[in-house]
Amino acid sequence: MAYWLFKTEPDELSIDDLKAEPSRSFLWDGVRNYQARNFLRDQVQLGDQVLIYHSSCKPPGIAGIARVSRTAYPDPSQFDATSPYFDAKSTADNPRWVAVDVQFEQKFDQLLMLDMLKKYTKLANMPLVRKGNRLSVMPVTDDEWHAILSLKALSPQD
DNA sequence: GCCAACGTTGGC
DNA sequence: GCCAACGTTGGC
Repeated sequence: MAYWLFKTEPDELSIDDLKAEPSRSFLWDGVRNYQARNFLRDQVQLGDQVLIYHSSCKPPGIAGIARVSRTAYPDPSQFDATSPYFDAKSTADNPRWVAVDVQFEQKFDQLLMLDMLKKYTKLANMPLVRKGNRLSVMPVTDDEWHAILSLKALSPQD
């Protein structure tokens, strides 16, 4: 079992969307970066836990946890000419991009904000906190995972 | 809205 | 196979 962090723009899919339908498997599509694709295709396993990171919003941060409910399969959006994720160079015989499914597990009481995560030395090696990094699917080490969960416990409740 | 950083593309 | 140009990401 492994740990991951997936980025999402909450306008498109947020932790609240997952929470609203906790028994539903949500298609995690639109990954169009080869390094991220390779993680999805080759390493993400059923039952893996995923930190759900909200990006391009204010403030950005980790909003909760999901679980992988289906491993990699061809991302349908690559074949959909009306989708922003359409890829004319991808074929059904040899699909270029993959998706997985995720299911809600937990919403954090408080968003773990990026500016706080950046101050935490145990997380300094995460691509997430490194300037200019755009990786949208990244592995999370056991140490990082536990550090993040301990931050969650420390964050003020309301 | 700006723009730095990065990944991808394509000419050569 | 290099690398300049371009498009995108994503924090600010």
